[in-house]
Amino acid sequence: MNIGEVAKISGLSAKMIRKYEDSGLVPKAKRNVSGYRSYSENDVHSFRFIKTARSLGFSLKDIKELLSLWKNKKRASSNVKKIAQMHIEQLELKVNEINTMLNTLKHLTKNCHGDDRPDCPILDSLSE
Amino acid sequence: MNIGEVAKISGLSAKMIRKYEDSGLVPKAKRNVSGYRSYSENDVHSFRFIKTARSLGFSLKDIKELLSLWKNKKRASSNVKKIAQMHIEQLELKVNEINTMLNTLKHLTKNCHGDDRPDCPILDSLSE
DNA sequence: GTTGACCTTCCCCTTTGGGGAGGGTTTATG
DNA sequence: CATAAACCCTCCCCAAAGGGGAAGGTCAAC
Repeated sequence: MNIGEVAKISGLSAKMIRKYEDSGLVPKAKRNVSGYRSYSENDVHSFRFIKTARSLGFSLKDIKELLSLWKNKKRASSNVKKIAQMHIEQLELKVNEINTMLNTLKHLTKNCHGDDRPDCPILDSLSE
Repeated sequence: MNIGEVAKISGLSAKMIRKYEDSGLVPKAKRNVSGYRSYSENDVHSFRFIKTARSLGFSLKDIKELLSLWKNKKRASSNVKKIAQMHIEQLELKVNEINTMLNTLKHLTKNCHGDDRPDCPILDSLSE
């Protein structure tokens, strides 16, 4: 398969697939006589793995480790779980940060007339 | 005031202050005879405004508009409110996205033994 | 044989910072 | 007075995870 087909069925873009190769996330693809990248079903499986992991917010660095554990039949599941738990912690920090922002923003916005007059508690709060 | 002092009392770094100037967020600072940037109390006020707005997650592009509205005494508060509401919507999308990830991740992690054995529902789910 | 759809590499752009080099200035200390 | 520390300046590179597009090679269909 050429890169375009792999992109279509994995849900990635050809750009991303090339970049994942450049960054060492996946091994360098074989090339056909004219220099095109050539992929197997197995490669597609890896790209789908990556796509799913990205949709769960894992970083490419994490995914590199997850791929390596996935391919290692003697892995300890504890290593996988550790990565997932660290990621969960980071996401929870992020969510808390955003929710703090949202609480403040909603409060300020609720009290803003939102009309033609210049008075605005949002600006007042920012300039305090 | 020199940039270092402004940085300290505004909570920004000197690097950021220079970058905000480069990107047109604030007007170019006056320079003293030796070429150092020289700031007034008013400038500090603007930097604090920026610092607070960043802590609420506003982008620099939004902050540029907010600053302009702040300095415009004939502004309509509706314009400020619009920016805040758009921002709230973006943050809510983000929060929903992360919460979706968290739900899946927590479910998978709960079912992973996390021991020496290789079986792992997290990897199973990623490779589906 | 030409056209259109692929593919290749290469470089730049995004966003919001941080790190550090190389060099000038000011202030404090000996 | 000389020197060192602490500032300041500009300029360039780095992060993460992509996107856009140029310039050029290849393949398939009409």
